[in-house]
Amino acid sequence: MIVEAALRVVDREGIDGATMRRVADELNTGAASLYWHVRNREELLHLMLDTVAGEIRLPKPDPKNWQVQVKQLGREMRRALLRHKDIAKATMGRIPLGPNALRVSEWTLGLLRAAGIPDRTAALVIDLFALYVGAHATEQADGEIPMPDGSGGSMEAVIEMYRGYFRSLPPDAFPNTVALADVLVEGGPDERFEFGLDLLVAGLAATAKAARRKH
Amino acid sequence: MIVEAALRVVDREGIDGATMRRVADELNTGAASLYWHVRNREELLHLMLDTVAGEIRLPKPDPKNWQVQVKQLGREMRRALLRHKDIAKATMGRIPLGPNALRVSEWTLGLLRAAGIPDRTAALVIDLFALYVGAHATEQADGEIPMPDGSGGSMEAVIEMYRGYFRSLPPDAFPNTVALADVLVEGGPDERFEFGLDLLVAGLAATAKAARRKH
DNA sequence: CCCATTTGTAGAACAGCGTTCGCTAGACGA
DNA sequence: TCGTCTAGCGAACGCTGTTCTACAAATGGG
Repeated sequence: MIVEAALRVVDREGIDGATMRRVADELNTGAASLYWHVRNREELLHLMLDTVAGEIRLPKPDPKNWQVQVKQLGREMRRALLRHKDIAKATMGRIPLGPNALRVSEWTLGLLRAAGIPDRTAALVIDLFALYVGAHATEQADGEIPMPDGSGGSMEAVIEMYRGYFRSLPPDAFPNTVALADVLVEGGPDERFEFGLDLLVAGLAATAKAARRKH
Repeated sequence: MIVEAALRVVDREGIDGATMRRVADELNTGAASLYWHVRNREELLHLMLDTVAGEIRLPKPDPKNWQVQVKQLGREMRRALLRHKDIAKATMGRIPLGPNALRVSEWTLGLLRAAGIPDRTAALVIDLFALYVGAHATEQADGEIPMPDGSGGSMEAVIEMYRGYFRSLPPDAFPNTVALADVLVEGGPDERFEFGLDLLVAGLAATAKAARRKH
């Protein structure tokens, strides 16, 4: 109940807006009352993250198509995170191990092992995968983007400012940056996410093949 | 001057301890005085990050050995971040584009382009790379690790608790997690970082080769 | 039936945060 | 000497997570 209320606040005002007082307001109660059900805000964050992990749909494992399924899992994780504004911020530096998160990693371990990927590699890769999806979703968190001069702006405004900035640089000191000014700011979050996904899976496939050749 | 003082505070007390009042104390002045030199804390964070980026040493680009050099860059970035406690936290969600950060991306762009990697790929990969290193260093940030129950503990204590937790799970519902309990918690931060580095570079090499075959 | 224990709700307060306002100086050129 | 610019800073505002203490309602056993 309290976790659902907290998530509702996050959906509306973002993770930083989900203060103890605001969550309490959502329940028409006082902030101090929350501490009866929850040790502190940290625990509430973990509970929220596990609830989000529960929204991740897992297909029946198909080891022959493990590369496709791993990518699908990545998209599904990202979707679950982005559905709740910038809750991805909360994943950074936290290791969620609630029942729902556990269910996801169990599924992934099973898929990778059945695909013939070494245990050690599988263990390392599930962490790496969560790291990537969480970090990417954090970066993409909509809303104000903090700029170097301390101000903030929308995604589009920031991109346009950066394009001009790149172009205005001295070409002798930054030849590549100037030359690629347009390329550097082009490509939306979806495309960038898919790129990282492809890279990870390609790398995993390459090392897996190398490991299999060894035995 | 003010940036150096802020970094000194971060080294001592971590990024969350680097409040405006504490930084001001470090300079034997008042918190309000900082706002004469800096628009807000956000700008100070950007300045600190760029200073850290200035500590990254870049070798002469050697396109023939680009895979080795990309990995070396990753290690160097990580080293620079970890030298300042948990300052990596501040990289998340921020796009640092100060002169020092720009110098690093310019160097990387030059290396990748000379190695025959397509412009678009190079542009995407430098972001991905910064994302990975920043996220990993954030995860590894020493000090207290927030636990699911809201408490915190040292790295070793948390690992040991998780190992026992994995082992205690019902084996019929979580066969892989139980079976790999030891493997899941084994491997230090260095090894995990190298694993991700290998994966990324392997994936990049694979897609670069595929792109080259196309033309 | 009554009383003690548990379960739960809150107001008030504490220490700390980023930031702003308004008031001081000192330096510097005209 | 008079303004103007640079710089510093105490006090305050509104916010934060958290704790303390008091209070009410329900629950269960003798």
